[in-house]
Amino acid sequence: MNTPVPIAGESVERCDAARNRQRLLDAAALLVAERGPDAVTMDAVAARAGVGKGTVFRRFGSRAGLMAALLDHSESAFQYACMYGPPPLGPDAEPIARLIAFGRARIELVEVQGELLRAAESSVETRHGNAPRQVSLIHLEMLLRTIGMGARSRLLAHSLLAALDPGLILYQWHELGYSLKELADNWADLTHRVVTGDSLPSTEYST
Amino acid sequence: MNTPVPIAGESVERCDAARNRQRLLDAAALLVAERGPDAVTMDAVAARAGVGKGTVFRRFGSRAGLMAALLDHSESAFQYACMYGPPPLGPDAEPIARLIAFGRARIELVEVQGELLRAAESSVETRHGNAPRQVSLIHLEMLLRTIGMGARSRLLAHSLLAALDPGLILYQWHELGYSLKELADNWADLTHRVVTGDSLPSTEYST
DNA sequence: AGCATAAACGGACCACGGTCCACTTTCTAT
DNA sequence: ATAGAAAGTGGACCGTGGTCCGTTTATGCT
Repeated sequence: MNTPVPIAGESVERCDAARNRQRLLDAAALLVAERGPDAVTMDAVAARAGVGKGTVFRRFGSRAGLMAALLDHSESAFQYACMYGPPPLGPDAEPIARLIAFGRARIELVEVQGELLRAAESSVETRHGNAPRQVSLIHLEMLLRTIGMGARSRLLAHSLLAALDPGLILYQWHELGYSLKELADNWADLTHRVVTGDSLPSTEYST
Repeated sequence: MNTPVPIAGESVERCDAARNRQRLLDAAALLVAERGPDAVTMDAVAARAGVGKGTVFRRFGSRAGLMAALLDHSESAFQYACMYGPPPLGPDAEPIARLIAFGRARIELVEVQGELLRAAESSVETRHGNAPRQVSLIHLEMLLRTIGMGARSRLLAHSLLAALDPGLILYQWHELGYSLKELADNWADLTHRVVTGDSLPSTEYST
């Protein structure tokens, strides 16, 4: 992501633009570090980076986009771990174990970056359509399909992923007092039940 | 809800306050009807009702609170249907059928009031803690417990309820093009799998 | 009726996300 | 080197949710 490599017919990002992007990311990261994600207002980031507010929006589109950019590294690393990393997350493990490890890893991610993850999904447009979420969705679907969930895999993936929503995890953790271990165990239980449960004959219970 | 019955030691709402609350609700409902939920800004509602903006906040606390108030009738009716209504939603049906009917009914509610439901849950504070959601959660938990999910019922209820999130349903329906029937069938499949699946031995797959 | 008091009111005010557009800087072709 | 085009910039501006506080009004008591 953000690679300034010139693709055929596609011009490279102007160098002042690239410099400002980096300044903005640094400023934002600094603000997160010293005053928490809530302090990352677009004005503050712009001021801190010494650029105009318009530039922040030109580069990142929205506050959610800026947050997503801050998470880019960790999301890429996560994706890599899912695709090429060691078991139980990576491909050298049984699908069910990978499924459970996936949720566990997402929950652990919330532990350190929860507020950022929530902020990145805060706007209505980026809520469900953002890139990392798509990746997670496809990954989940693939695992479910491998396990034998068939055509229902995609919607099942949506439903399961909803249980890993950073906002929900944070709520369960901070407001309700569940430990992250309990939540991870609940994920394991949920997915295990789903995966080992019978498929529903399509006529039963239909309206 | 909103009953002006004087409880011992607790004074009744002042009559001008009650009148203004009604005016505001009427104005908001009117705006929703003629220009959609997005047109329900706090200023617009205040102007339409002929009161000051501060009054809107005093009565409903926030935009989400106002939206929740607009949904009060339908949420109460839904709750009543779950507790005392006819099968398959009400108590005269098997728990599994009730569970499936519950989700189906929530999804159908999204069909007509989706944007309002989403707006009522839009703010971070009201996202998970609002009253109707609590009711749904308790109801789900009760059903799961009846079915024999034991101690895990509460967290399982949280996870299942996440799959019925109005924002998610709207996204799947409008952006991804799924029909509400497909979504309802997916719910039925999901819950059926969860309920008939094996419980996970607590040591397996743990970190 | 008159009064004291607490509740309710209203609209000025603030912070923030987001838009816009006149101006500046970089790039590229000559 | 230079000029024109394209990309980038900055900050004034806007709409919105939410707060605050001086003023008004309903209500219960005498």
